[in-house]
Amino acid sequence: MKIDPTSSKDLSAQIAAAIRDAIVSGAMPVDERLPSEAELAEQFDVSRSTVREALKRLAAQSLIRTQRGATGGAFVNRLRYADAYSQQITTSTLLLSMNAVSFETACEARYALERACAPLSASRRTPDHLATMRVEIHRQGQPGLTDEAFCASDVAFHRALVDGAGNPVLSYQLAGAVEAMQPLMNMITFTARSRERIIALHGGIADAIEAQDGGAADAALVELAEYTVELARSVFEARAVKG
Amino acid sequence: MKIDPTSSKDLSAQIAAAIRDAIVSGAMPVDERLPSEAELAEQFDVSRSTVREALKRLAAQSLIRTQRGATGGAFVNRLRYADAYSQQITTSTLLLSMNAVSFETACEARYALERACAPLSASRRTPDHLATMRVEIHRQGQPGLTDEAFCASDVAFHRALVDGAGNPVLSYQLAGAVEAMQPLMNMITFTARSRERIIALHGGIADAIEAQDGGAADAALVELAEYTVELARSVFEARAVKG
DNA sequence: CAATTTTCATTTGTCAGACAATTAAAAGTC
DNA sequence: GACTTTTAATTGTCTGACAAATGAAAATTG
Repeated sequence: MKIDPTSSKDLSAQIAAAIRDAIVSGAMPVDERLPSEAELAEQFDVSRSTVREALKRLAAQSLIRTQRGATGGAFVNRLRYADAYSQQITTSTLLLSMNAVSFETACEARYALERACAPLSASRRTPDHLATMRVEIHRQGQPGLTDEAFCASDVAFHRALVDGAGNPVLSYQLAGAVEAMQPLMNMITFTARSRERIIALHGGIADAIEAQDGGAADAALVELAEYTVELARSVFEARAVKG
Repeated sequence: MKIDPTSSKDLSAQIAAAIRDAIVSGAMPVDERLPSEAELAEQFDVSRSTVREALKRLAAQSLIRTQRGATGGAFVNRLRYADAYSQQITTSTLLLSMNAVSFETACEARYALERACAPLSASRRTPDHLATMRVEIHRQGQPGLTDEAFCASDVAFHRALVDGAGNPVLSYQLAGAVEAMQPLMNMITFTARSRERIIALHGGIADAIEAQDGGAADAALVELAEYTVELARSVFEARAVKG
């Protein structure tokens, strides 16, 4: 691991990159202990503060974890799906909000990805997934539910649909797409009528998944996607007239 | 922004979380300048080193950028797709390698997601996308190509297919899935015969996309997915016998 | 006055050294 | 042997200092 003194980047960024490469390439296996901060400082010929800043960068990406004490230190962290989820959601949320992605674009991406899961979910879903979907549908029908709670339940419903595919890689990829949409969905006011329609479509999806009919699930998802876009358009138009 | 002194987490982690929340919630708009390190240290009642460690964490997630000099400081960074891509690829690669995801699972996820893009790509692809696909197919047919170069070209081909959908959110989501597969694909030895078959299937996909026939593209992708899994199985079996 | 150069203040980047907090192993004690 | 104390190693935090970069203000020059 060497450092280029003529590079324009910070020393701590270079050191972080060097260690990151070692981890990503597999040269440092999971749970391997890194040299202590003092040793790293000596190896890279920098101060301990600089090493610490580099390590904090890696910790922010869940690449390492640190532990105090005699046998402590920095260890290569096994990246868990839960860690990856939360990073994915943060990143997706910022991408959507900072780059002014249109509701249509985000919606299209989300439903395209969900449709990819639907046939797999139809053939593999467990009773647990079905139960979750039914519970969320029931929750969505309860009166007095806020728009935010309705959207949160919607996310939970779709998570169950995606998880039903039994492919953790798909679940991970979809988590960002579905959850990052929630702030956008929260901007929509759901009337009693539109909720009724959405709940009916959810019911159709659940039925299709239960019947292990991938085609029907896909068709219901297409209908839901179209209705969501239509709903968003009418809500935004109404707002434009008012404002 | 306040800090809980009884929390188990590091001060720098708490400070990073507080600033991160402010950014993600939209309270701090893009390009807004954060207080200087000295001011932040005073506000949070910690030392400058601790503040710096917090800022490096945020920098690692591309949430802020820093600049030296009189008018310098830390600024809220507009998260660009390119930044998100690279993070996504790092994360996906580690997830696959560290959690021992099977080739079948990763492959299934990848092709399921790509199939979601195919119909959109068929209807929206530009001549540029088609040209890239053709160029990569030609490259794949050249003799003397290493397995790594063949896989890299394969990634480029599929990137063009995905980008053809004209949906940056989809491209972002897929980047991780496709590129993270490359190390797994690199483990496969491609014989002249299997390359020929893959190139033919790529040609079929390109033809379908050019003809704007989403159904044909989907069918070709399914065939490619099946062939890839089959190929991997035979390669791994041969290796098991040898070793 | 206009253009250029110099100075200066601000801010991040890096370093050195110190001490506190934590933790497990080693040593000591009953 | 079981329990307690000590100790060494390691990360977490603080302080103070200086270097490097950089734009703004001031001084200089034509």
